[in-house]
Amino acid sequence: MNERATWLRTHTCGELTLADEGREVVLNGWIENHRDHGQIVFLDLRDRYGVTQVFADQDTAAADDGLFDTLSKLGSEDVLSIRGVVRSRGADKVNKDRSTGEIEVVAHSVTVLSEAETPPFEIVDQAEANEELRMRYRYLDLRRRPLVEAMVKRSRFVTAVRTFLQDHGFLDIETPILTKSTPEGARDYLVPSRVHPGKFFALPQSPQIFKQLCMVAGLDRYYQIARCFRDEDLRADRQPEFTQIDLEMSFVEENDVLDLVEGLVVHSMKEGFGIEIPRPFPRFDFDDAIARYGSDKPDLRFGMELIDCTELAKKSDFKVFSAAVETGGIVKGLLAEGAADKFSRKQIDKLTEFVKGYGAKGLAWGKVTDKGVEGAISKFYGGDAGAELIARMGAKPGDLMLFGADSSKVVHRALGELRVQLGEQLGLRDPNEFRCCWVLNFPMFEFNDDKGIWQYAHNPFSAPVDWNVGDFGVDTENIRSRAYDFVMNGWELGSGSVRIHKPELQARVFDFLGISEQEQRENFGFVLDAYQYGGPPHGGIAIGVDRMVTLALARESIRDVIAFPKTATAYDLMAEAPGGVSPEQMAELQILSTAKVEEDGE
RNA sequence: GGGGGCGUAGCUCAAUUGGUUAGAGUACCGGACUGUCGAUCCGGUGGUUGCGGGUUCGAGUCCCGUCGCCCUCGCCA
Repeated sequence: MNERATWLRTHTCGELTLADEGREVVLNGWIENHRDHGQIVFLDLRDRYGVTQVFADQDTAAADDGLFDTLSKLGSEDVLSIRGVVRSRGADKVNKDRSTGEIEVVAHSVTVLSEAETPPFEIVDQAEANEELRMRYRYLDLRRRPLVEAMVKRSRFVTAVRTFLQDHGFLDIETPILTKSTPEGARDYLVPSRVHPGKFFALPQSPQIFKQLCMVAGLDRYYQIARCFRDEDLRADRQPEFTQIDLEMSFVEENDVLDLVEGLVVHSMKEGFGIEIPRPFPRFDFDDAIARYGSDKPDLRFGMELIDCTELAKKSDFKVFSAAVETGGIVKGLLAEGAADKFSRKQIDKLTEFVKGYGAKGLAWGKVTDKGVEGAISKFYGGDAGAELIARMGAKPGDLMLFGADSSKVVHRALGELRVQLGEQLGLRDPNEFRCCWVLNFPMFEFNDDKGIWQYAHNPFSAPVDWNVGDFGVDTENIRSRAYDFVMNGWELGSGSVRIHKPELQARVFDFLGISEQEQRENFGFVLDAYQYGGPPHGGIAIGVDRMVTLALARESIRDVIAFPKTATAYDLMAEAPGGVSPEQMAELQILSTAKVEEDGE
């Protein structure tokens, strides 16, 4: 053997136990901590698998003259190979926080594999440095155990997904990353073509069209752990590139897809994170979800459903209520049980500001006492009216009632968000609980107020619920599509539908949306053509991996489960991407930039 | 594009109404120490207060602009 063999590890830093006592081992890893007591030294050696304590004193150093000198020079994050013997620490010295806490490795020799500069921040489990710095040095942040855990479990999760889908007859099929821009949907990331001057590829917002063409091809069951790209502004749960479990199945209806996905979710959450999820997932009609939770992604970990008080409000002396009803609006209430003394006037003002952020003009409220309603609306709800309201709300003394009065859209939006906010503030959302559900029968079309036109609400390939729907222009807002969302703990994790597989129907949808035949040809010509040659009935879904892993690990942001994330301005602080390109590169692509940039075109 | 928060030592933070030489913890460097595991003890280095301008006798602090990060509304079929 060559030199390598002398330092090559025999074990990782996470696997030695009392069972290995007396064994000669070689460990490789980074110095996490260094405790020098003069005649005796402790090192914590870290790798992906764990941390093992290394021990050295005068006696052990006898085997290697340089050992003590070397150890005294060592600093944080130096990379070492340690050769030594596993020894029991003794009962009084066990470190219970580590799997290797019962043993230590008595060092006989050490090889410095790499010396490290002092890192710009301390690599400890509880991050102290700010995220900006940690993103710039992501390779250091990734040494921290919470990040390692995220990477390990994410990998396990994705593997479980693949195993499940392979076992259910799905084929892992790659679709193009360089594809075609379409005017609909999110903004595309574009890639200029050198060979076709003036033409551009787009990065896929999802493999939607290609997976449907896989169905036309007869591949029957497709899946892909697919990277998707959307050039829109970021959020804690949104990155410009993200990962989806994308799948599509032929000769199926809703139940087939939903059943399969439930199995997939239960299996992979268990395998990846050890999380048990009860089946079946409850199913909500879109309208019911909105009516009961004010949201199309209800968090089912707590109740506090919206209570309709419109009938009561109609006859109220309270102008805010009666006026809302008279102008075609609604009045709904939220009941925060036992919360009356948890919210001061000031705190309720804050809730009012909160709902104003979602378009509400205000927030009516009352506290329930033995004597009736107290607070802002008490003037209008004394006596019988108050008793009636309390009965309608199902309230009891000590409860806080909150009301929204406005158009249906505003009330549901504001109270839906308020419900989640209250659930958080009152501690009703158990972070260890995972409640999934389906939301079905979404509106097919949405009216765009700005543009004054109807647009599709989900995606243009979703089939209408009524297969024989004649004229989309009649009662348009009540046409439902065979689309479904997969929701977990108030997060939309997946979205899919049964697709249109008949070209005439697809053409009618495009016609109704005002997409001319010419535009249809230009953007979707090959898709429309494909369906002329026999497309099977099919449907599918795409599930957000980043969001699902974030939820499972109870992290704040999807950045916490992505190895190399970008900032809120879609910038990679580590790679410094995007960056400039040379004039030669631009010239080759026959591209000029109109951007006013002072920095040199490096 | 709009709103909000933050920016002071390598890192995390402090600094009274605008007032002396901008401090602490940690990291780092040096020393001591034979059972630590956030080791401990002693000593030390370390600052363009994000950047640019303005007001003032005097600015970390006030004003204007700008840059960066985070949250959020719009946006995200």
